[in-house]
Amino acid sequence: MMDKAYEAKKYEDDIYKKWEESGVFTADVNSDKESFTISMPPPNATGVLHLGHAAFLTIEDIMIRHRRMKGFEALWLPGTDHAAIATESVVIKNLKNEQGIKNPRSLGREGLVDEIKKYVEKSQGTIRSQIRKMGASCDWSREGYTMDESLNRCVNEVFKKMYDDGLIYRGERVVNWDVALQTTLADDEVEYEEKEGTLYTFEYLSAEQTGGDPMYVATSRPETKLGDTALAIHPDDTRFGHLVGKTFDVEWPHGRKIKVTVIADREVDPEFGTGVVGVTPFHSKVDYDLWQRHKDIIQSYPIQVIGEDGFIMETIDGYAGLSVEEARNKFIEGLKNDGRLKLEEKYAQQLSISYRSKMPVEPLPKLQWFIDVNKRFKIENSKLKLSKSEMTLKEIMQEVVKNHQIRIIPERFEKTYFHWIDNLQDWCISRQIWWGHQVPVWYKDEEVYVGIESPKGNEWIRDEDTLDTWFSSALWTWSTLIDPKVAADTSLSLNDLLEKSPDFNKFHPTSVMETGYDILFFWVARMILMTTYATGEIPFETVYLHGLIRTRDGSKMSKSKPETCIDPLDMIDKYGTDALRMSVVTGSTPGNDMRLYEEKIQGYRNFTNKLWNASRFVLGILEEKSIKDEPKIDYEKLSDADEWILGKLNDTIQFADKGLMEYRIGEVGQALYDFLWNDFCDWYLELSKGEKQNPAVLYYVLKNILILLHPIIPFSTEVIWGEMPGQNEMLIGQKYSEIGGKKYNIDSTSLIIDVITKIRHLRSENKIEPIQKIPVTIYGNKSINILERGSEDIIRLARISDLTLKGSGEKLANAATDIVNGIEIFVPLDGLVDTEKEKARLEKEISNLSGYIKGLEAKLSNDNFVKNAPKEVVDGEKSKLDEAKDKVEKMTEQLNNL
RNA sequence: GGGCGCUUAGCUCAGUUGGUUAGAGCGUCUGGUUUACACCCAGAAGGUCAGAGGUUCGACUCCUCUAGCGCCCACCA
Repeated sequence: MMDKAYEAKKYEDDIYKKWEESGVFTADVNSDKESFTISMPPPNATGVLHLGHAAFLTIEDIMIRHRRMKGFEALWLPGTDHAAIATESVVIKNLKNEQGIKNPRSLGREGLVDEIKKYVEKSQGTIRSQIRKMGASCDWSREGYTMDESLNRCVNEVFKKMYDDGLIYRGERVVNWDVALQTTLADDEVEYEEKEGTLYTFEYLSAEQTGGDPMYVATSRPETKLGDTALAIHPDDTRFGHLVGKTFDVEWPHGRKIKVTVIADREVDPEFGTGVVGVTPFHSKVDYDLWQRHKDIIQSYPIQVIGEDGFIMETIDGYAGLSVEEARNKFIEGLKNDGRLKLEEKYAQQLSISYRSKMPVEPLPKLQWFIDVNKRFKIENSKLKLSKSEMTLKEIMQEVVKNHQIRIIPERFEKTYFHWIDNLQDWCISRQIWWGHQVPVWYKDEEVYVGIESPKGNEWIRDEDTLDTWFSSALWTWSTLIDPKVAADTSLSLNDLLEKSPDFNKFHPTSVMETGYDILFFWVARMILMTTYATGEIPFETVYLHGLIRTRDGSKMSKSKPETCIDPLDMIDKYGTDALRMSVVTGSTPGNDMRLYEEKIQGYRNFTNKLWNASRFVLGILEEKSIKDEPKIDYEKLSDADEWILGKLNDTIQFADKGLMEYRIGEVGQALYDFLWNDFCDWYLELSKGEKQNPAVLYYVLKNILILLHPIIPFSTEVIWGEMPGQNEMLIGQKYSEIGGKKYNIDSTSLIIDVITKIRHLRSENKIEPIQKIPVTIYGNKSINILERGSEDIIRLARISDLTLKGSGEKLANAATDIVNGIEIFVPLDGLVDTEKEKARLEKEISNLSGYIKGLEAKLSNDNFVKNAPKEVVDGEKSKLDEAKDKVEKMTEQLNNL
């Protein structure tokens, strides 16, 4: 027997276990069904489940369950990401704080990596169980991890292939250096924070040197001027144009001497500052480029001023060993004393911050590995539709989206994507940390070897660096489909790996990449870049970007604010997984952030309870009728109400299925909510309490409701399914609902519903106690037959003592009245009805309608409207007008009667 | 500096390709133990769809501009 209320906790874990053990999650590579694949965005191997995970797990699970039920071979491949920098820095912090190891690097490379592995294993376990808690129907037999052996193989293969194609190169460039974490970062791993800084303007070259006005330079980072090699002006600069090509000696305070050459370059904005830029090639990418362009005339070779530790280099006279701030102050003080400082002004400065450490990023010159995104290469064995046989990585990335081989939802993010690619520069892929895929490169003196296995001979020394974590994540959709046994065979080429992996051939390209818009660049773009190159296939057909979940007041969820931050596990404990799932998808749209708070989840808990009780009611009836198996509907004997609910069900099925195919999950959730609560419970079940109960229809509609809701709220629907007589297989494996071919009449019951609602309204307006039954007179006019068939329902649901039902008749005096669809309703209430109030009500209604009629008449008398609007719209307006006129007429009569 | 999004009932949000007298949930108000459900039922109040123009027979929906809020990108030193 079912409990009075649905208690999620009692069932969820068991249900999940049953699903998992049944093997439905496991995709069959030999199936001839069309495949539908989602690669789960691998959560970092560090964290615990937060709402963002809850949301993406729900959305993807809905997609997967829907397709699985529609007969696709659905594969949802789960996994975790080693999250290189994030994980390493967490473990280092833990070792320091918890184990008191001052310098964790002293454990050595292997020692530290072992510590990290231990940590990862533990937290992977946590993540796995939390993914299960969410009900995610993913294929655990194929679980991946970005540090798996076979993934490592793929990483190395791709690295080698790119190296051989000249797309990966090693070079000295100004890179983003995270001083706190002691590693380089990619351009998009740098965040900008606006901070009030000071813009210092000072004399760079004296009047004596220029032979005219002194040359001033404005900068927010004066300390870097210690490493300047040039002074750049705009080519049209008339003040200093004559100095271009000349080299000057400059002595800074405290003895540091430099040589600077004056150059002219269009990049210089003559409007900003003094119109003169001090060029510091080793501490700014722009300056580096300026140097490169004018290398031939610039006399001094650049020098590094700031070291990797964030302190001034020993080679800088007068400032050696100072922190950046100290050096700046010392420099400025010196300028002041020398009378060279002209101006100090506050201005808003964009400070570079590491997205990982949140600490400053210093641009520094370093020898690093890069992916060249602008180099043309020959495209071979590609299944992509590309316009040319030689392209750059950038161009491929643009083209596959432009020609919609990859579709992005919502579409507007295409623009963002293109804009990002337009600005994309070579990707720095090497990192100075130990946790990750080590660069597959060995050195022997001047020789460089790139390969899958280390070269013979112990003089070869392996590159110490590891690869950017996104390098391996970028291969996620396909590297996880490579057969580990095949990957272990080092004699095979990358193409062989792909060809000999059945999973890859069956399930790639994946169907949908569902992820947050915040990692469109980090991950989605990189997957497109790397996968199109490595496999000749797109990684996915559709990108579905969800928004971020925010607190009630719109700020980011953060554990530091526990009063507004929602812990999904708490919510599951309190309201059940289904309630949580529904709350993160219903009424939301892709790409837009949504606010979530406890009452919302509570509301959906109420919904699951509503479903539970409606089911309990239906199942009770089935039991009463001793129904042991799925009953057949007798289509010859359907009541108006049966037709109505079956018609509504068809509409709902159509809407839900189409909606899910088009990934409009939020709307589908809403539609199902409405159908269950408003149509099924409020009307059909209430109507079923009358004479014309139809157990077969009740069964059928409930069955379909369970199927339709299952992708969204899998647990409660599965539990209820288990109570359905005649259903021996689990709901998860059922066929998704399809509409029957029959056309149903929904108008009759719609009319009955309108009449009942109107009577209830009249009752309420006149303050008639719900318990009191009242006499009612109805003139059905053309709808009299329908009303006669539904009279029993009207009597019961409108609580009528005595119903007088006629085709037409005299208007009743002293009665409250309303008109719907030409049906006249009278509630005669001797002494009870307030005549004056009723008069006022009618007058108001009539005046409302008159305005409405005026509008309609104006519309219909407009020739242009009648000529141009489609016929059904015109006809619709006409019948609206007729009805409104009829209603006014009848109401006016009634008013006169009062 | 460029780009994008949002602005719809007190709050949180839906609104498919332009055709409703603009919807939902929560909250509010009035009443309620009626063959499941008080995690419930019945009814109600509440909106010049941010503002101004334009296109159209017709605009919440398309275009232009404006304002407020938010986000992303960018080498103005």
